[in-house]
Amino acid sequence: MDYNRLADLLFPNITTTPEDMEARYPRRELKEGAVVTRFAPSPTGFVHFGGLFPSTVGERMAHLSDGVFFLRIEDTDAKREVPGAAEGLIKTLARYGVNFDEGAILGEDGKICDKGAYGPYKQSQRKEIYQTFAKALVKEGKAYPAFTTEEELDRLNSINKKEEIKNTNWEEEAEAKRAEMLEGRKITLEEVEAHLKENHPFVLRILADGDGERKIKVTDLVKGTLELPENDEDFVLLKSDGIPTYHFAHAVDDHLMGTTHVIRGEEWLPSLPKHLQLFRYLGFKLPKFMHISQIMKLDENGNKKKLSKRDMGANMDDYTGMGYTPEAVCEYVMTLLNSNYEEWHMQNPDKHYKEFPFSAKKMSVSGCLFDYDKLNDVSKNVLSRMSAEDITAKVTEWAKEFDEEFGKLLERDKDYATKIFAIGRGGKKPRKDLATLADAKGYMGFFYDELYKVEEEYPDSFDKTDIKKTLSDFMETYDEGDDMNTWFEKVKAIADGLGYASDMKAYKADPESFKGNVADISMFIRLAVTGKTNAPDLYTVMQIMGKDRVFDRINKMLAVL
RNA sequence: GGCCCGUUGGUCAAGCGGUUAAGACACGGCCCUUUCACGGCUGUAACAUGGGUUCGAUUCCCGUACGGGUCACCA
Repeated sequence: MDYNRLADLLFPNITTTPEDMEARYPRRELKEGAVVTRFAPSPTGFVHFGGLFPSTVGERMAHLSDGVFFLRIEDTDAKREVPGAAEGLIKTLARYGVNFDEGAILGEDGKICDKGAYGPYKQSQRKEIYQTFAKALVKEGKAYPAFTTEEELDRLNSINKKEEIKNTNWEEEAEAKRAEMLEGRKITLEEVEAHLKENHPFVLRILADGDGERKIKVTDLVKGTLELPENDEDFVLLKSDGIPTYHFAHAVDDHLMGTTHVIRGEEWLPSLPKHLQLFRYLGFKLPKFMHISQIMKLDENGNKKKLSKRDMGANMDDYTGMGYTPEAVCEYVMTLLNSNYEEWHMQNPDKHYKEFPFSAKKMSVSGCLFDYDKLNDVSKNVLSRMSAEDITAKVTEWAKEFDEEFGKLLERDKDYATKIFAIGRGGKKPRKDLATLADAKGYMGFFYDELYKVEEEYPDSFDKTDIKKTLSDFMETYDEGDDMNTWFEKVKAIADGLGYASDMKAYKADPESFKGNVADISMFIRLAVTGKTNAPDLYTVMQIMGKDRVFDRINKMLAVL
């Protein structure tokens, strides 16, 4: 077979050579140890929580090493592309601290544009580059065309591949595929010419030289040394529209763009032998590989399952809606990525997570379960560290979008809201009442008359007249100017007057000789004022609410008792 | 089904041939406390399984089970 002739027949318009491409994209000049990583999503939808993982790893690795982190859009499947998805992806990632130095970025006009010397960064615009390398492979006898009739193509397009894979008979399938492949390899120059004359579409397949029975060793920075079978499958390099498959585009792009570390999900592990073969065929230096474990969730049978696109918590916007701040999500991601993150954070409470010495070696080999308890805990800590002003602004912003009524209340009097959020904030041991911004309403809604309602009842064990007396005595003695101690002394006096212990120790020593204790007296008042039996410190609550509102509520309570 | 990867408490996980098998979250108890939240102390709870190798295996090797991933002209 005259491979040069075959190459010219297949790619008559390609006049460039791999050498031209190497010259066009010279090696990067970076300092020793600098890592070049990329995030390479296909623009088919929103950013998936599972996608935040590898992108965060790439961002951390590149930026901690003074390297480069770039974005490449893998839009080689026009059928699946969703308009605007790429723009959305970039915006979402930016919210979660994943910022790119280079690649497809968002321009002033909100549209995607290229930044950097290794573009274009959209694969759909790199057809000539791929075909240059494809032609070179044909010339070396390492790739060959496979023609399909149009009817065959239609059939291929109409089947649901996912469904087909599920119901397939694997033995038959493998045998048929093998036979077809071997048959395809026999194509002659004459047949190629005849097909081309008829304008038949073709795919370009690699001529695999591997033996599936033999193993190759590869080192993965996360998984360690792997033993994988050699690739013996003539997989497709170029689809019939001349656009490359993932495998081919990955090899060409990551080589030309100077990627040092290929970071991707572990679902790519099975196709790694294909990539190794391609890098070898093309004479490219192998990058380092990092295959990251998937995030799992529990399905209805209690089995672990990959977090899929439809699951709650898959779409990053879900977290916004639930009231998790990006900071909280990022810190949670860090705890999953490097389990020593929390320890570091405890030792360096004031440092930003980006200062954490992230290490590829510390990454977990197996997939972990998404844990809301843990996220909540991380989020509580993040929210508790914010200033009253910050948390007020954050909650207000959140509420304006997701709880309009509450948002309006917060905006009506910013100072009032800030005072409420200031309760127990600051200092070494701040209150941790909020796991999410959405929790704010339940926590402090009672401060607003519009949201106040008595949610609990006085326990039957208490005498109604005691409760009434407590409330009226309280109003008689209440002075807004009292300091906390004076205020509480008055509450204690009410307790003593009613036969309730004002001294908790005395009560505990001999509970039988009292009707109750000062905690109960406080509860009588608290329930009237806040509508709940648990709330932040009552004195402070009243100071913020103001006497009128406090009395109004107590009077209302007295009226129904 | 073939191939690959994995398996330490409920969850996330330290561990890298000899440990009383860390820690965090969750859960229980106690303390602090006018309730709650915080904080402090404390408790329950784990090396999937069977064989090797070894003086000794959670750690190394092989098998089994279980779980996951993957097998497209999708990425």
